[in-house]
Amino acid sequence: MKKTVVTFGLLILSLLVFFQLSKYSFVSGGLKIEIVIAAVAIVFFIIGIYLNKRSLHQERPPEGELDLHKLKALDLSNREYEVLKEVSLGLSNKEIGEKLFLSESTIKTHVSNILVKLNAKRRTQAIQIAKEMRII
Amino acid sequence: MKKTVVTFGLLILSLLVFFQLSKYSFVSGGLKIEIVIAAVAIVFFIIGIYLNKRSLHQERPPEGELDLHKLKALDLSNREYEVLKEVSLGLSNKEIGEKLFLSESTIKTHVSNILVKLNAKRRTQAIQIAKEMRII
DNA sequence: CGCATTTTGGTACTTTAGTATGAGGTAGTT
DNA sequence: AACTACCTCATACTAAAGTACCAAAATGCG
Repeated sequence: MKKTVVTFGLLILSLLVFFQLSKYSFVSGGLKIEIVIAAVAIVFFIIGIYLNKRSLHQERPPEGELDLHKLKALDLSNREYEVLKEVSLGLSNKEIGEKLFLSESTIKTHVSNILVKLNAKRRTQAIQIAKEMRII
Repeated sequence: MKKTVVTFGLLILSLLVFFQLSKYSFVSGGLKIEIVIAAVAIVFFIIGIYLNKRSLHQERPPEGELDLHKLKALDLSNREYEVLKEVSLGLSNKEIGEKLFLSESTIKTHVSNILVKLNAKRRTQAIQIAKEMRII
């Protein structure tokens, strides 16, 4: 909210500067009015692009962005989170075990704990929940 | 590419219009130069926002957009696609059966066929593949 | 150090998932 | 009518996934 005020303040300020510029050019004849107008056009064109880009990024967090708040709130341990990511890639318990140099039963333990913490019945549901929360 | 040319053509045209406007106001004194400048600022500000929005949407297809080409290329049947979506929501075969008023064995058949067509070993992998292809 | 948590792993068992195969019904096509 | 593709369902089996319970290391912290 604060930023919005500041931004529009700057916008109005720059408009005023252009007013002065135009008056100056009017009196001294040193600057052509076309140049002033072109400058205004370019500056505000760029400002439009810039502001729009920022607001878009705010309203839709860029895909890969993780929600670290929710991630902490779940208190998944490091290993559990690691396993969760592998699960979401579609690996079996055995494959995850081989990838992380752990036994299959260890993975089962981790997955079981993950299901409890994510409040899921199956690993597929855990994937869905995790994606919805932007945890993975 | 064509659109870009047209757009910038229009941009230059509108600038010229503003030039004429300013000259007219200069001669007749009917319009104040400030108003012209303000108009230029507003118009190009809006144009900047608009163009930026369009280009952003082009480079990053808006989340929910499905890749219909790949979807057809897989030749999943209607039912199979329907089941795939339920699988991706984390439902079990039994739950999917109840939701679609089908027996569990029917769902198993569909899932098996889906796995073959998506070239996946497990349903979790099918989910991952389908999401990567923007099929679901 | 002592304590709590995490990590690892095992056994035993139940539940889902997935495969293979067959088979009856429907709908559209040639 | 014959053919093809799809949808449905069943049985029988194998393979994963998941639960419950236990227990020994490893780790991190006051």
